[in-house]
Amino acid sequence: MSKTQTDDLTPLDVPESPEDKFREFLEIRGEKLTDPRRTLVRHIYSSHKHFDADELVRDLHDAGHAISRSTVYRTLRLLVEAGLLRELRLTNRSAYEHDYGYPAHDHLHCTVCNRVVEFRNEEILKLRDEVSRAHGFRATGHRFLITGVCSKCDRSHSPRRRLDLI
Amino acid sequence: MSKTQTDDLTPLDVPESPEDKFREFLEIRGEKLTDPRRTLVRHIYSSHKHFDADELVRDLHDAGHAISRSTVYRTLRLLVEAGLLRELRLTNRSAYEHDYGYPAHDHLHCTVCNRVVEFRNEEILKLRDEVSRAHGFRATGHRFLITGVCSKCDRSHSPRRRLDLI
DNA sequence: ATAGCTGCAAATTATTTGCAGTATG
DNA sequence: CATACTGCAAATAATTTGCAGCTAT
Repeated sequence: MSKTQTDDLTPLDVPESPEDKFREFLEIRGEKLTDPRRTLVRHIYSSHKHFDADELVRDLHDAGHAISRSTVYRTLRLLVEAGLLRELRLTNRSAYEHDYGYPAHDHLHCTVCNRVVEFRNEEILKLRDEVSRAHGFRATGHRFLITGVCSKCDRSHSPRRRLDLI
Repeated sequence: MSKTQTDDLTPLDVPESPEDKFREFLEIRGEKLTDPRRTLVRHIYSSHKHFDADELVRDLHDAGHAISRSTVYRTLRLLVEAGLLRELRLTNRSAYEHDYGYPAHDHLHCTVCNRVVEFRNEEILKLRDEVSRAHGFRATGHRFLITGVCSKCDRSHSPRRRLDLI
């Protein structure tokens, strides 16, 4: 494995809580940190995982927080603008993940079990900047998604065939 | 510019026409190459550009081909499965581009003018394989999207500010 | 002949919006 | 206390599906 394969995905130490960072963002725009918004940021940052709008609504509901679907959608958009969340478009529904307080990384997507694995590789940034420079672009971000089959699915694929025939 | 910045996006010489390749794919699955499907492949391969379902329906209509929206959607899905088209998810509607007969490449997306530029860089494949190996994945594909601002938009941005204030 | 295909209209899925009442800075 | 926010229901946008008749192998 080369030295560029770092893969350290420990959450970063950040000076402000996500909630504070969101409040600051809203203040600048003359907008308000309301109860539903506070509940949302806290809930989203209470665990580290990928989620979509629907899962979020369900999760909140199960946790006893009745926040309307519209507010969830509206707040997700704000959180992306605020730099707290990153939006992924793996399927036709948008998925989200923490962007603030978490190191830059990219994804491997197993198309069999649908699992998403994060990885970190410094080389990609260099490549991104090299390509951007060559095309007169000022890069502001990137998305690198590798699709394939994870070892588990690769191993269980042929054996599973037998069951599929039942 | 490094030697990995090749950027040769000349269409490839391919042994079979897209139509033949599609027919072969359909035959294997016991499906049929009908008039609407033939019209679609030919139309799609008559120019090289990115397009979405809606644009395609409009283009076809303008060219005098009345193919229903459902058939367009159904056929696009088949063409992706057949390896003729690649699906891109830059926005909430899927965009498509030629995959067969065209060299592997990735994209730069200017978020100001929404232009998409293709580029080729050999290094990415190496990176993709290195990362996949390190995670026990068997890579079957990837998507590398650089978002940023193109030189044209970058130049015209500050001057334009004055007009925005009116 | 016999699957499979088509267009149409209706259904589904994901997301957005208008509005009347409520809460924040 | 002005302005922004919320939930609801209705609207929109993108895509999918059921079905009755049509068509390629």
